Amino acid sequence: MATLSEENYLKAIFHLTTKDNTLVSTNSIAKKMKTKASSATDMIKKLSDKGHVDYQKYKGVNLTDKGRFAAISVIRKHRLWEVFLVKKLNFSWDEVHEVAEQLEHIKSEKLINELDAFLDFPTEDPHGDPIPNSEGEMPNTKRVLLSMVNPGDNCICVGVKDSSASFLQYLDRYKITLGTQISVITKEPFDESMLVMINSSRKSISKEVANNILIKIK
Amino acid sequence: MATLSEENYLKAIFHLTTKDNTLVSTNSIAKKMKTKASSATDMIKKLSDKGHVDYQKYKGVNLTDKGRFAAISVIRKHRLWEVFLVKKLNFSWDEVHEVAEQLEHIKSEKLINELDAFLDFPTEDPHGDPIPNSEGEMPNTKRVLLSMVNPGDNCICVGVKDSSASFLQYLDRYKITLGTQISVITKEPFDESMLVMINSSRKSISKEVANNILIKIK
DNA sequence: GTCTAAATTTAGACAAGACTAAAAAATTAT
DNA sequence: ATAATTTTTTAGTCTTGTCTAAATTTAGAC
Repeated sequence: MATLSEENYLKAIFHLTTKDNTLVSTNSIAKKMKTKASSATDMIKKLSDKGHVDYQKYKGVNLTDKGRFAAISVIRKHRLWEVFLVKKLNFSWDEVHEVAEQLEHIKSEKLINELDAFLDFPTEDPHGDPIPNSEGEMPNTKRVLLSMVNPGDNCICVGVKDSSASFLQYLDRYKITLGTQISVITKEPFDESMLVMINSSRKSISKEVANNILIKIK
Repeated sequence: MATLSEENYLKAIFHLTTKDNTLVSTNSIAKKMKTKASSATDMIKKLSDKGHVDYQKYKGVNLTDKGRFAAISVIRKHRLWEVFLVKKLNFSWDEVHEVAEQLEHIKSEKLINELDAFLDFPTEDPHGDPIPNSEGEMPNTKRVLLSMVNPGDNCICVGVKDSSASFLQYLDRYKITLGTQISVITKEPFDESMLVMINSSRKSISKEVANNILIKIK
């Protein structure tokens, strides 16, 4: 079981980890934790001893599967508590962080899973960040361009890349707005145009248009 | 601001304080905290330095107003969280304690007052213990005999002392049951009988009857 | 390739909170 | 009233997590 301080370091290392999996430096950890490099080194050793990180002296660390899961558990708790504070206790989005920083360390499997159910299994926190499920899996809430989507996928419009008047007017005519559901039926290989379902009517969308609509895959 | 450990000691001292305000001994504190007397002495000194307790060497401690308020705040938080866990998150009464022990240390005025409102300002926790309000006042939820009550007080029937068939039938006829509101109008000095208001009708009750009805003063 | 600067680690110290063992005070028994 | 026992305190040590200062390694400049 990780201590409060260990949990905070694990979270910091998780947030500093890039997709290309390069090692996280001692200095960057110290900066994020608002502490000194020597303190970070001390903690890194403890985390390494406990099998939470792989550590190469003078090089940096990477989370192990165990460490990553521990970090994600803390993040899951943090984000679920944020939803609770905003949805049930009238906190505004900018007031929640400090309190969630405390609540995220409460240790009880039952508590967090019941809270999850009580909140109807939310997939994002009030800031729009994804909430991992109890298995440690992040829901797919990456914002991508509609043109990247495969036939069969069900999406929600969450923004636009081009915000020119002419494009926004086009979207208006097609009744596409924030939150509109878009299902991709087929993709034409020749011109990369798409046949999509919007508000239960079939529409064709050009490559150029699909390239400027930001969506989230459900 | 008290540390987590200090808060736990303050709570322990509060629970060990008797109504006659005798000093609380170092040993009793150590026992309650499941620690050694020397550790208790160390902490008592810290609490004394911070003005949470009045300390007389070799004699014991008493909470100051400041210390008592701090202790009651922790107890308030503990009990409100217990209500939350049972009422909203499907915990059973015997599962709540351990988690509430953690939650009681979360620091946020807004959090606890919003939680209080969210739960509709409960006056007791799932074990029947009273929940202090945000001013640190315990609601009067002592179960007392109706005969102890003064004219003008508003009570709720919460039980009986004598549960013989004849008494229960009497209560039935008078439409007094668990939850019935009873306001005491006057008390006859001669025979200690009472004039009371039950279900908006005035009734007279003998000393013997008043001596067997358990009530809670509102 | 060496030299300097930056990053990292080591060594030693400190505060909080706990412990053990020993000393001092208070209480009980004779 | 003094001895024995219990309670409380003190002194010194340990662990966790932090720090400063010094030593070491790595990386960048020439």
